[in-house]
Amino acid sequence: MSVPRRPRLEDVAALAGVSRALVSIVIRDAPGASAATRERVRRAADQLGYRPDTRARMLSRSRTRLLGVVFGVQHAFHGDLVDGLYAAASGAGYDLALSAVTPRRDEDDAVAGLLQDRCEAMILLGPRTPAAQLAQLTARLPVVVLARHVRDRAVDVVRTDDAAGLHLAVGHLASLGHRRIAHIDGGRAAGAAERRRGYREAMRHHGLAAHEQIVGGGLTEDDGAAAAADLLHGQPPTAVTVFNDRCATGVLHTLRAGGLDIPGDISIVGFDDSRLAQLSHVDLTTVAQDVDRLATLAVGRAVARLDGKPVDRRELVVPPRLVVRTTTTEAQPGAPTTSRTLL
Amino acid sequence: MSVPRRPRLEDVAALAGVSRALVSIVIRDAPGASAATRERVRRAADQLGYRPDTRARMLSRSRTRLLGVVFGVQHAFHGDLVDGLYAAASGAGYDLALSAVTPRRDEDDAVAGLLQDRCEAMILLGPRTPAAQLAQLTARLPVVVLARHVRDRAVDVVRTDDAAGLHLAVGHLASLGHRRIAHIDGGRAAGAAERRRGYREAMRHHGLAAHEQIVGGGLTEDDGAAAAADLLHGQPPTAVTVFNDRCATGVLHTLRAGGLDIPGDISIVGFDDSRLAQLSHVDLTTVAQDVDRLATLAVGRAVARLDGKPVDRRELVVPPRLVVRTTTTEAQPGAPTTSRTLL
DNA sequence: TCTCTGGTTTAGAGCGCTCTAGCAGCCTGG
DNA sequence: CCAGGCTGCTAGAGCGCTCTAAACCAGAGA
Repeated sequence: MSVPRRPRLEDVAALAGVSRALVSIVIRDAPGASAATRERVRRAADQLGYRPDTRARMLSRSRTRLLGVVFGVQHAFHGDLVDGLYAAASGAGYDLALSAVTPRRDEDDAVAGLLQDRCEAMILLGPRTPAAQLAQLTARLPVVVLARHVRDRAVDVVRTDDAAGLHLAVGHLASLGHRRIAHIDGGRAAGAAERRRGYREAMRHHGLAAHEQIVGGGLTEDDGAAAAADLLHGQPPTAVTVFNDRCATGVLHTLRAGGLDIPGDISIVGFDDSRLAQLSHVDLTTVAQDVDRLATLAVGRAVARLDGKPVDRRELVVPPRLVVRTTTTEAQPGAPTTSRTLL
Repeated sequence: MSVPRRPRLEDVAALAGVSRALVSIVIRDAPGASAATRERVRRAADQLGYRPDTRARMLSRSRTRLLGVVFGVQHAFHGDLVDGLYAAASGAGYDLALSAVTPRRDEDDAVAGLLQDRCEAMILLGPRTPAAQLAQLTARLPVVVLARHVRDRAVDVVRTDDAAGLHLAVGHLASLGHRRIAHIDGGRAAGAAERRRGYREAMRHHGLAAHEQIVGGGLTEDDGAAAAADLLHGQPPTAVTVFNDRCATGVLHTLRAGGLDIPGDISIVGFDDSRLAQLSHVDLTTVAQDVDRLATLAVGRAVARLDGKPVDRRELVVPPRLVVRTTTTEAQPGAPTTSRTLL
């Protein structure tokens, strides 16, 4: 039996009794065809179940209208961003090509995969790639770094005002009467340095410089768990701001498992407002990043570069917003919970 | 200034002083060129920084060597599977085209996106799409459903033996002396029915039919949290098997927040052994799915269909494995924790 | 009647690659 | 010396689409 080859432009043209070019015009909704012909061609296309071949289309058009996205398959927050990016891209008439960073597939692999796909620009979510390498990539195609600060002037950046986020967090805690507020940081993760800086500034601003305490953390739940264990060894603070929600949930659950009451004994503030923070059993007070705005700006910037439009500021900074849930409360007037160890 | 056009096959050919066809041969590592020429061409290609154009290559080749993957950006376990799929696909000489299901992008959107990309086959992770629709899709291209049971004989399936997994879970708990073992189910989620069935069978097998208790759950942490709240209202069981790890963590943290000791008061067994279960502060006893094997089989099946090889069994079932961590322990000899309510 | 216009349609040249046929050489054996 | 079989290479026809330039064909105006 003969395989029923997928219908081509030519088949539709033959059926409708017109030229290939005209069918192309109709399919693309391009100007230059009469209403009657349009109707006839469209009917023929439907009848054959014609669908244009993207490969051929891309080859012929100079543009692919494809935006590459590198994201961490592990990060809940990246998932949220991807959702926003899909929406923003389709709004701008672009498609997304996803490339995941997984335990066995690093950022370089992910980027290489996208380069093969001939996407026109690339959006990298919180990349760990060194700035120099990013700059080099920018020479090949427009690159937008999302959710990370990059000094190099060659690279476009869209990010949340991380420092401002920590001002919000610390301010919130200070207004609840907390003084011994610690920060569990993100180490070398994207945004960590900025948030650390914001924490320090805010503590000073509230006259709490003496209580500054930065605990080594990281970006995963396990990093948070480890940091929480550390906290319990010394004299624990009455509140902590944490690098991100993932890490914060690790802190939360570990402290609870250690017998502490959250927020009674310790208040916790996360960062991101990812899905994680919104879970009913986590219900984390956190600094929300404006996902849709970040996504829209990132796509917009990529498109602007592609269109060769002049770009005013290289770095677009989006203000964060504090979302108060149930992991923060007023500082207890009594003596703070004394030091104790886990188990 | 003129834009430096990306080098084409022709440019390399000109530089090396040979024909386009020969360059193509060398680039593809195809037979039919002398070692000396190979070397010369490769040098020319390097010099120009030549990279083949995937679009043109795909158009010209009948094959795209592209496998579409539909996954839920929210599901930690899907992330694990994607990691495995990347590895398996590259081993088989295929590339992956990811298409995410997000809150605003449903499965139909994801599938439609992939069809545009001209992938040769599709791998769907725990799809919710009705069987009839899947069968219809199969008429267009090979479809492998991963991690879900599908009755329709047209659709290829690779999945874990869900029922056996619950036999393992219940058996483990029974051997620890538990009798009142409840099951928090996954509702209409992929695999839920099978796991429910396995639970029932296992309970009967251990003479615990009288203690059967199925609690409505779901596949998210919040579903688990809600189910846990339910549990606390009646006389809580001494152990629960939970549909998946996500749901189980919801159960775990909610019960702990409710003042129960896990595993002292209630033992918990999850399903998947996703990253989530392995977190230090969760450390969940769970039924592990063999991710790499599932991924390899799924890719293998897709490739077999593409190669037109005869396929022995439509459904490939992978045995699960019990991973004992810290959320299960022996049933307490004394009276079970009495009923209490949250808060 | 002829030209001019503007909308409609088409021929045909790519886009950058793959792949089949076929053409030079050279070697072997008759 | 030539038939036959190599290996190494190339010409050229696609793959299915887009897009430019040119042809066509009314109807309007000269």
